[in-house]
Amino acid sequence: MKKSDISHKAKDLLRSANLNCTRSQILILEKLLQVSRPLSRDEIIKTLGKSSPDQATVYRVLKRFCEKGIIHKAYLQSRAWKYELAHNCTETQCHPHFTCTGCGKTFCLKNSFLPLIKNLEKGFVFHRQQVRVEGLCSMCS
Amino acid sequence: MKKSDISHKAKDLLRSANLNCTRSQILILEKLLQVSRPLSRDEIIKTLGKSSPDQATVYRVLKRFCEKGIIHKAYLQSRAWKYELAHNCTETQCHPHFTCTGCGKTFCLKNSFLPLIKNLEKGFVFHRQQVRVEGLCSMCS
DNA sequence: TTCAAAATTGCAAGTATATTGCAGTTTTAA
DNA sequence: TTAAAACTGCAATATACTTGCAATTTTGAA
Repeated sequence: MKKSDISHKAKDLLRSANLNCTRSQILILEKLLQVSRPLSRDEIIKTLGKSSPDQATVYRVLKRFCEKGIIHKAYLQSRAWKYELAHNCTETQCHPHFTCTGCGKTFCLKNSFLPLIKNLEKGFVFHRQQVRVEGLCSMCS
Repeated sequence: MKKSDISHKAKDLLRSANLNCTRSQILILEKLLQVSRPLSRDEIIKTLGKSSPDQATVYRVLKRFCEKGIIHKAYLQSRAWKYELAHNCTETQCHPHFTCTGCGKTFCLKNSFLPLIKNLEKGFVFHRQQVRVEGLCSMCS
């Protein structure tokens, strides 16, 4: 995707979520659109370099994005959350994440979905499900 | 289960995992056997009261138990891991965990399993999978 | 364009979970 | 009984994340 397209898309997303088009929010959303894989606060700040917003701002923006449903917490990597765009997910489940026990890397399995869970106990209302897979990646196997 | 049975079982588990039957390890394992639901470091220390081992010890014991496969990290509750006995799990998956978005509580779904994931990308080796479900519990629905 | 309310930000300080170094103690097995 | 190995407590440390508050930016209406 071209840089101007990403910029445009970021602003559209912000507006449709009723968020202001501020420098920080645009930068962070553009970055997530650009790399299209989960990023942590740390990765966002480092890849944005000198122009990065303060870490408190990054957290607040990520939280805001989560509340609006633009992104969500994908998985935990050594005690830190990785955030990713929510636009690949259905209402009821996101793609599974695969963590390699060899190298520790995590991959998004964009082409695999499991059937939804059945036989929920009485009174429980299903909303969405998330699958994590452990194993060895192609480098480590 | 009777108290003496729990105590006996704890020691058996420790021995079969090649761990020593120390005061701390017995106490923590007995507690997990007794409540048979996931506990955090905090809950373990609080429910053990004055006789509880130091928090560093609790963490180290939990880590040791994880490495030996006696327990595993079940889920994260407000930034703290909950640990549970692994004896209800198969090699390839543990029971799903259900988190209520109303009250925030998490429940173990001991009677639900999903089929294992298929169509893993080339070279990826499946080891195990874990399912998390979100929704409303019977109190909140 | 102007301007005030609302939203957002930076900085610094604070919180909470978890980890580590090290000296001392307990457990185990020979 | 005893020495090696395993384990523990204490205090210090690491790190992810949160919060208070004053200052700045954004927005929409005049």
